[in-house]
Amino acid sequence: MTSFTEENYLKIIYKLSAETDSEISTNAVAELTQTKAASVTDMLRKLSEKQLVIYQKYQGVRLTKKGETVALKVIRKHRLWEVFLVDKLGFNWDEVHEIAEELEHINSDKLVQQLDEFLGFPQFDPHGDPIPDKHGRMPESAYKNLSEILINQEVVMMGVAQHSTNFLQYLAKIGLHLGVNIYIVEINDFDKSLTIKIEGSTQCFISYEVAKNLLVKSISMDED
Amino acid sequence: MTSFTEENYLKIIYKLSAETDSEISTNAVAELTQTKAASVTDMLRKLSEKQLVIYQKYQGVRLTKKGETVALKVIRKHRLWEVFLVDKLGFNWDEVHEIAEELEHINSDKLVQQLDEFLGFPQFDPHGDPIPDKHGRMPESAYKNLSEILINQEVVMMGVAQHSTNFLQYLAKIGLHLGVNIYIVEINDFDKSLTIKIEGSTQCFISYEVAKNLLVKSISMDED
DNA sequence: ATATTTTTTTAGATTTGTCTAAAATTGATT
DNA sequence: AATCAATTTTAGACAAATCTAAAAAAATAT
Repeated sequence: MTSFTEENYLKIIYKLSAETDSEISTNAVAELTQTKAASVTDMLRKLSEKQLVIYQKYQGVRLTKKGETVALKVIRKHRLWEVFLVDKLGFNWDEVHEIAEELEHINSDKLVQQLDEFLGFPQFDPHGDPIPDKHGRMPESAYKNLSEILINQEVVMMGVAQHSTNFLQYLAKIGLHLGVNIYIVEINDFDKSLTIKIEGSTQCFISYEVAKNLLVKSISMDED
Repeated sequence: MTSFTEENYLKIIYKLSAETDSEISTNAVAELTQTKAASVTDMLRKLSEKQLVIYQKYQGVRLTKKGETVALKVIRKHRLWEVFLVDKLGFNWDEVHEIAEELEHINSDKLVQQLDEFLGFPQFDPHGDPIPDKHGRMPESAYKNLSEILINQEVVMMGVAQHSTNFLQYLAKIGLHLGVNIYIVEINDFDKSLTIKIEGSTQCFISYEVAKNLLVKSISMDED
């Protein structure tokens, strides 16, 4: 059995692994778990004994198959609960992360199964993140970062790569909601910042930092 | 803030208080928390420092107003989640207790509020227990124990006073479901055991122990 | 009213997950 | 290659919640 805390470590290591190909550093984990490096070292040793991660001191860490399975289950639960909160209980997408952080640790295979069915087997959570199926398989997400899109090419806003309440509320303020059509009016060569046009709203200016965190799909491949 | 564990103690003290008028003993709490008396003593001291209970050593314990409020919130959440699991996710009433024991500790006023609304502000959980409203008020439950009912008086099965999976599965086996009509055919003076007739089924024999844990209402006050 | 039994509390230890401060290792710089 | 800086680990401590065994108090019985 894996504890609440162990599950959080595994989830965080999984997320960090998705970004880099090499081992994850102790400090990187410490930052996301909001703990100190010394605590992480202790936990990594423990997870290693349980065969959930490959860890050698000073060499960083990566998940074993077994650890990845646990992480994917937690992520699956997190994202399903987010769908529940938004679709069924009427929460805004920027309010659900913290609650889902608690719900994701409830243990019952039947609960997850029934919830999935109740929600209509959703493939993506309210932020556009893919939901692993019960075998841990992720649906193909054909989304791109807005920062990779050409000028004047119309795209649909499909998700975000960052979930902080701050960021999501900023998007709401400038009128960037899921499903809205947008296109790039101008790219500033100097700092890669963008002027974009949001359908049914005025133009607005966003930094490269923000653009990198926006997931969109082209209008052409609209059916899904 | 109250921890998961503290909330469990408060909930259990609340339930024991509903049955007796006097102070609750350390041993009684230990039995329901599945811990040893020594652990209970420690926790009672801690809860007392937090002003959640009145406790003097060797004198037993009772909840303060503040402690009662916390307990009622936990019970409210537990029962609302049980309704969700049965009504929305299709669980049987004998499968939901353990899952609700975990869900009841999720902390978010908005979550509880929205869940309540989503479920249509239910007054009773799937076992027939009353659900406290958001101010901690219990709906009037006009149910009686089957053990108080007269021979031949037709009543409707409305709930149970005990939730162990064992007990609920036993009821299912003998055909005692929520909402079914029953009446007492015969009372055995010797041990107060009963022969009852279940509508659409054969007669069956139940012990006084079982009868005490069955909640029923008279047919006459049938509307609501 | 004294002795015995039961209940409750204390004392000291354990587990989980965390911390700080110091030591060890790695890696970067000259 | 030697030094310095950054990262990581060790050592020892702490808080929460639990335990066992022994002591203290209360309840019961003789």
